[in-house]
Amino acid sequence: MADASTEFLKGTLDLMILKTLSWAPAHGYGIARWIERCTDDVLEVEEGSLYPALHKLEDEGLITAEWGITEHNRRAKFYRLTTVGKRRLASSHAYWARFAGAVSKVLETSPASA
Amino acid sequence: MADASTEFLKGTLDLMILKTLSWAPAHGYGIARWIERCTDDVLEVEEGSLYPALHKLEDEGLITAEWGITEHNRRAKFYRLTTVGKRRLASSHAYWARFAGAVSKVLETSPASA
DNA sequence: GGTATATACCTCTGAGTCCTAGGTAACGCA
DNA sequence: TGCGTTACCTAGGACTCAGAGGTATATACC
Repeated sequence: MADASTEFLKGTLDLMILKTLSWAPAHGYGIARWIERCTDDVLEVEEGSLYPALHKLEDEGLITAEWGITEHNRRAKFYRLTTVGKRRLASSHAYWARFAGAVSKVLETSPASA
Repeated sequence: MADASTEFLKGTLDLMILKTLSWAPAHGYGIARWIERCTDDVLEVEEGSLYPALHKLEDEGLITAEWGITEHNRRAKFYRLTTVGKRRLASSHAYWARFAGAVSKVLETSPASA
């Protein structure tokens, strides 16, 4: 339970990683910073969640990794979306829309419509 | 991971239970059926998730329980939102809006705005 | 040359959530 | 009597996330 800031994350981290990689290959650190910046720090991506998620997505064949050098001249593992990953992104994105819409319905439906 | 149908639920079950009870007291079975009907079965509420969640919310003092008789003339435990529960509902609802908005931003922002 | 900061990677472990699978019981109807 | 529905419950395992810790290198500053 704890505080609200981590309450709802389940599953969406994978989805956001996939989405971020759909634009261009990126390394873990960069993915985290991008998501945080993009959401004005509403979403904070912890490394203890990020790296296991990345490894899991790689094991599932949704992304592939390759060592490279960053613009800061540092060694980093660049992840790239696979074809399977693109398909998963599309289906997960669609399901997220359905899911979020359903939750909104519950949160906004008035008792009268029961 | 598994299938998409249970992918995103974390935390939102509590929120939806709280919201359902904000209209009127209800029993577990009724809450589950209402959420499913309200979302056209997009969200399926499993009993193995529902009852533990209800007990947890009760332990936290967000809802209180009382035995009664349903319209079907059966014994059932009716749950009612407490004052603390109402406050929690308000803050969780607000955070859900922030969270869902942030996820949408990631899913819809184009690479150009990076 | 030494140190701090930022960049970049990783894993272990605990806490928490959800589901599967099982069980109990009573009502109404055929 | 048996069946379907309503209504409750828990034990166990799978999984996810976060906190805390660790490694290493480039650059900037002193």
